[in-house]
Amino acid sequence: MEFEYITDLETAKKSLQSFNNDEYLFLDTEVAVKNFNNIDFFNDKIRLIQIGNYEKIFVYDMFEIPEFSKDLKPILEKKGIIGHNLKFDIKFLKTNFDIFPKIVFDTMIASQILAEGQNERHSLSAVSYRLLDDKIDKSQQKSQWNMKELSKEQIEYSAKDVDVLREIFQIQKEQLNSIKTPHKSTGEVYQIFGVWNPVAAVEMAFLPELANMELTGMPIDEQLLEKMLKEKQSDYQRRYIDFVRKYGADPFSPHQVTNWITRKLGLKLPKTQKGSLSSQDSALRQYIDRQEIQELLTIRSEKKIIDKLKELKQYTKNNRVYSEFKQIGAQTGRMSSMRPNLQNITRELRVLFRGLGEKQLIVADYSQIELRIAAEYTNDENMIRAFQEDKDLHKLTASIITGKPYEEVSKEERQMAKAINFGLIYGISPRSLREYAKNTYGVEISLKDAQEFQYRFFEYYKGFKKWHEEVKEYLHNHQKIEVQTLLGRRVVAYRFTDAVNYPIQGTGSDILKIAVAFFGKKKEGINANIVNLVHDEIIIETDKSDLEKAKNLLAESMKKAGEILLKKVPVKFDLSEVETWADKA
DNA sequence: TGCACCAGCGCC
DNA sequence: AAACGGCGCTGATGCA
Repeated sequence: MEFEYITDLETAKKSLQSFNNDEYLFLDTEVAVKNFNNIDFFNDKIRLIQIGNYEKIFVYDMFEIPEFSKDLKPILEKKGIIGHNLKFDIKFLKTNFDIFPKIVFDTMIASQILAEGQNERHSLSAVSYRLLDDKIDKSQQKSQWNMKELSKEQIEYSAKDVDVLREIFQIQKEQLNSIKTPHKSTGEVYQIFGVWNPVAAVEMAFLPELANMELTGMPIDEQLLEKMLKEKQSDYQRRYIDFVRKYGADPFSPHQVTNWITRKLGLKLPKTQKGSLSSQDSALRQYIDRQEIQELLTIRSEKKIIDKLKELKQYTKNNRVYSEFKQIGAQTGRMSSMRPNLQNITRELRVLFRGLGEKQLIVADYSQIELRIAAEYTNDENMIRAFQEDKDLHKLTASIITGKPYEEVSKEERQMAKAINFGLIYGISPRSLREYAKNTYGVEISLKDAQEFQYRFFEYYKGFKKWHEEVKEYLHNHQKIEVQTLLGRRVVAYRFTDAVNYPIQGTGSDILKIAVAFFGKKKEGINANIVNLVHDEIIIETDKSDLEKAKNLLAESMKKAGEILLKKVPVKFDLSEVETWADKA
């Protein structure tokens, strides 16, 4: 491996000539991180930027030549950039040097796409070992990158990371291009990198937007956060102490709660969760109104709120909370959010999130997206038509199941049908359906009734019947099945419920990512940023002066994204400007 | 003491 | 809307 370590500006500038004819470059950075448990994207400093093509690798020491960033900026923003976990590098390039690459190919994301939902590690060392059988030494990764003189090992290590990218990329490109997909992408990722896999195209276009979102942070009312925390905490502590004193049991110890209930009520419970304690079905039913049980549940939910407030506070600075998103967090392609998790904020706590100063929040979410996807996916005539006619699908299903005219469906029957419509996506069994109806609505139906409902459902929604039968059959013969989203994301499933769930949930995430990518590409000149994403929901913060523009662009993005994958079923979403996240219609 | 697991519960 | 599907966080529990 050949590389050159550069510490003076003149050599650095000259080195760039080597890249004149390249469409894309390989890149990595080394950052002097103060505390690896708490990486600070705003204050930690980039030490090295390593850039290479297929012939050369240059290692630039940015402590020695910070002004070189001016020369790098136009190149890194114009050419394609290939790297591993680029969200990390992009964030630091932006905060350190105001450099923001937008045309990217991330070998970590590519590895995740190629893994098809299987559990594999995707660190650079894991990927290079898997693809190249090359064991790279990561011992320098967390070394001191702020020393005046870097060691030979450190510099060699930094160049090696770029070196392996070249081979990894070539292999991944070939693998991605050999996957059969519903259509081929012809966008930037194809033009620059030669990769036409549409999933890769979407993920790579989405990536910079996600980096931007993390850097922007979700606006939060810090004062209100403090106030709520104080109030809840004093209330909770009083309640908790009272409870333990009165009943001699810690409400959070399953063991103690079980003993306590046995002592008190004379019955044994397998679990002490809310569902068991307040189940309409269990023997406990006669006790659910008992003060003790209510107190226990209240204490638990108060604790939950306090935990969440603390979690938010820990990551809040200057009225912004900074979360970390895993771009492919679930096998289905959904994202996950952590430190803090911004995807499980309760209704009650959403009042905390508001546009700051001259900013305004916009909240938009797709309506019934998974049902619509399922209709399109199975090509079910009746369900597609119902959506085209903008019918109330739950009411329709209720009328099919009961045999009643559409107009005469009762509220309770509609509720029941909701459970069925929803459950069918996940391959619900008559047994579970019965259980669910009982627990959720207190509707007692026999197993026979449940079977009858399912039968009628599948007789009417024939596309679903066919789909389920085919998947069952295949799974029975092969033990596993490779399913695909409407974009072409592939996931391997071993269970029937997974096989019918993954492509639907996965297509949902495809649509959201396309919408975000589209928004990102078109938002130039509009002062608006995405600040949170919750599976089928997009939250934007915009300058009030750009409110209309931002709203229109977001609506256009969501509509287009939906229409790319849903050809027969219309896409619907709600979109509104709000004071706080809680104000959503 | 630290790690791995699970129970419980919030969101879609 | 809701969970049989998908996540993450806290704290108890169990083991070394």
